Amino acid sequence: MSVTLKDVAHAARVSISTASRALTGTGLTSERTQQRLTRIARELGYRPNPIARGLKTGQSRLVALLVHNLTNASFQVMAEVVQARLKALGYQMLLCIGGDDPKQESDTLTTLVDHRIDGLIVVPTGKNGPQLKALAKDVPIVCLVRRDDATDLETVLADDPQGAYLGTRHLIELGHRRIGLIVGRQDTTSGRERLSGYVRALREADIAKDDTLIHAGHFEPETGATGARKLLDLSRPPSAIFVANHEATLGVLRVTSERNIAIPDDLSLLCYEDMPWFEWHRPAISIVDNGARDLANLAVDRLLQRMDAKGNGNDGVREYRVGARLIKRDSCRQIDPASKPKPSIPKSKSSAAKSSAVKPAKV
Amino acid sequence: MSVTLKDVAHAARVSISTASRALTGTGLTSERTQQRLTRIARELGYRPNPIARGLKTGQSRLVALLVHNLTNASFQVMAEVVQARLKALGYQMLLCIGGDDPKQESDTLTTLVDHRIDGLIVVPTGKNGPQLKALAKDVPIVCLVRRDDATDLETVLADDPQGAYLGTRHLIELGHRRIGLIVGRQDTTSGRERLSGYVRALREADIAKDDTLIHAGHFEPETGATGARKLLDLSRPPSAIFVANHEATLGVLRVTSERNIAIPDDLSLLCYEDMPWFEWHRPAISIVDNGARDLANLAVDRLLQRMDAKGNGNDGVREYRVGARLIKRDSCRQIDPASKPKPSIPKSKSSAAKSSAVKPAKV
DNA sequence: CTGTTAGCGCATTCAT
DNA sequence: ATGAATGCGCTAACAG
Repeated sequence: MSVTLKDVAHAARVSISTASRALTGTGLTSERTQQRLTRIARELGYRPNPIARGLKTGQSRLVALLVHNLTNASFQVMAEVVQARLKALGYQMLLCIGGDDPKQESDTLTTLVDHRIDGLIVVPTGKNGPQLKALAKDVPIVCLVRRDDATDLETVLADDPQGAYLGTRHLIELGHRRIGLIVGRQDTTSGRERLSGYVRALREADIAKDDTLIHAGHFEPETGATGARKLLDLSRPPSAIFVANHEATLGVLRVTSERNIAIPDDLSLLCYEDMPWFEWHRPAISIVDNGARDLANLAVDRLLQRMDAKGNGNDGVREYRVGARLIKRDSCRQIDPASKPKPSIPKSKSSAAKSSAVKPAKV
Repeated sequence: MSVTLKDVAHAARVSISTASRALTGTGLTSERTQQRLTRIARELGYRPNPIARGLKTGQSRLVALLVHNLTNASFQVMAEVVQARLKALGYQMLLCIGGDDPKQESDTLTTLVDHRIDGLIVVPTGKNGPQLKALAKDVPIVCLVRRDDATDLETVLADDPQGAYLGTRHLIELGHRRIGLIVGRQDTTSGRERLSGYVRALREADIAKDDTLIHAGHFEPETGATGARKLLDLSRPPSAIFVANHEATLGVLRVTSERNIAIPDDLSLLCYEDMPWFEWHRPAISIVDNGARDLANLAVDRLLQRMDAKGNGNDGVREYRVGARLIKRDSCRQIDPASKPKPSIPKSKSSAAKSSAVKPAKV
C-alpha cells in the first residue's frame, strides 16, 4: 500500500539501514548519500511509519490530554493550546474526556498507557493517586489545574488563592460587606483555595466570615441555582455574589433572571474563569481570569522538558502557579459611596494583577 | 517493562501463538486453555500492545475527528459524543483542530494517515478534495456538517435548508416582513443551504427577496457586527434578524447592546445552533437547533459501518440529513398583530420539527 | 561511512 | 488443538 523504507533503500541501491540513518538524520552518513536519500524518499513519497518506529523505540509521538469536559471554557482553551503546541512539534494529541469521574479516569489512563503515549497532561479527579503515581514511572506526567494529593507529580495550578482574594477585595473596595460565595467542592484544590482567598480578603478588611454566605458544591449549574436561592432567601441577603465555581454561573443567572433581580443594581455579580459570551452579556460580567492559556502553555513546557529529560533529574520544583487577573466589566457596582474603603485594605500590589506573572513556587 | 504475550505464554507453558489465539478469542483453542490463559493473563496484568498488534494488522484502534475549533458549541458536543462512543468500543479519539484552514487540514490529514488511523470523521474545509479522495482509498472517511464537493465521500449533514426555512417562517408568522439574514460564506454547504431555506420561506409568503437585507460572511463574530450595523443602518431596517451564522451571534449582540436596541421589543432575534448560555441569556435566545448530537451519532454510526464493511459494498447512500428543530424562547416577538399570518403560509408539517427524524437522503 | 543481523510484540501461515 | 516459523517496518548493535 504505502512506500516503505525498504522501497527507498532499494531505489537508492543502499542498505535499508543506511536509508534509515540518512533519513533520521543521525549524521552518521555522508553528506552526499544523506541528500540523495532525502531526495529519493521525497520523490517516492515515503512517509515513515510511526507504528513500526514505535514498536522499536517504545515511543508513539502521541501525547494525551485528559480533561473533565469540553463545556468548560478553560478546558476548551487548554485543548486548543495543547493541540497546537504539540502538533508544531510533530506530536498528535489524544484528547480524552473523563467527566470528573474516577472510574472513567482510571480506565482511560490504562488504555492511554497501553497506547504507549509519550506524555500525559491530566486534570486529575484526585481519586486515582496510586495509579497515577505508578504510571508516572513509565511516562512523563504533569497535572493541570488540580493537584492529586496522593502523588508528588509535577503540577501546574492557577493561583486561585490570589484570584479569589483579588476578586473578593474588589467587591469590598466597592463597598460590599455581605458577599456571598458560591464555590466548588472542598475536596478539590481550586475549591479550597478559592475559599481561602475569599476568607483572607475578608479578614484583611475586618469583615467577619459568615458561613451562611458560603455555598460549596459540585461543578454544575445546579449548584449555582441552589446556592443563589439560598443566599437570596437569607433574611439579610448579600449585596454581592462571587461565583467562584465556574460551572455554577449559569445557575446563578437563571435565578437572578427568574426573580427579576437587576445586575448590578440589585446585586453585584463577579464570576470566575472567562467565557467568550461574558463580555457580550448584558451587563457584561466582571470576572477573575484564571489564565487558562498560560496554564496550558506552562503545562506543555513542563511536559516537554520532562519528556526530554527522560527521567534524569528534575530540578526539585513540583508545583507551578500561573497568576490570576481581575477583569472589571459591568456586573459589579459601587455601593454605600459614603463609606470609603477601609484603611485596612492594602493597596493593590502591582505584581498581583499580571497574568503573565508565571512564577515557579515550591510548596 | 510491561508484561508481554511471551511472558504469559511462558507462565502457562504453552507456545506464544497458542497464547495469542486464546487471548484474542479466535475460538481455535480448547475451552480449557482459553480460560486458563485468560486467567493467567489477568493475574500477570497482561495488556496487549496496540503498537505491536498494529504493526501486524495495520490497524491502530485510533479514530480521528477533525473539526475547525472548539469554540463552536456544536463542535464541542460532537467531540464529546464521538469520544464517548468510540471509547466504548475500545477506540481512542485523536482530536485535531484545523481552524478551517486548508493548509492545516492538509498537514493534519497526512500525519493522521501516517499514524494509520482506522477511521476519520472530518469537517472539511472543502479545499482539499483531491487529497481527501485519495486518502479515502486507505481509510474509511465520513464528512460531517460540510460536504466537500470535489469528493463523493459519505457525508452527514444538518438539514439546513429546512432549518433556515423553519426559522424564517417562524419570523414571518410573527408578522415580520423585513427580515435581515446574517449567514455564512457562500462557498460552504451550510452557508448556501441556509440562504436557500430563507429564500424559500420568503417566497412562500410572497415576500420579495431584498438583497440589502442579506449579509454573508466568514464564520466569525466580526461578521455579525458588520452585518448588524449594515442592516440597522438601512433606511428601512429589518424588524427581525435571523443570525444563521452561528459564530456571528456574539458580534450581533455587541451591536444591539452598543446601540441600546431592546430585544425583542425593538428587534426580534433568531439564532442558529444552540449554546448553553442562550437559554440563560436575557432575553433567552430563540434558536434553530441543528441537532449536533444527532449529527455526531450518525457520523459515528456511518463510520463504524464503513470500518466493518472494509470497503465491501456501500449501499449507495452518500448523504444523510439530520432534522433541524425550532426552539422558541424569548427573543422574537409578534409584531403587527392586526395582520394575521398570510394564508399562503402552509401549516407546519409534523415531521419537520422532529430532531430525531434522521432520514437518509440520496441527493 | 556502510552493510549485516537481530529483534521490538504480536498475528498468522504452515506444519503437526 | 497446538507449536514452530515468518514478517509487519523500522532502529540499533555489531562488524567491517
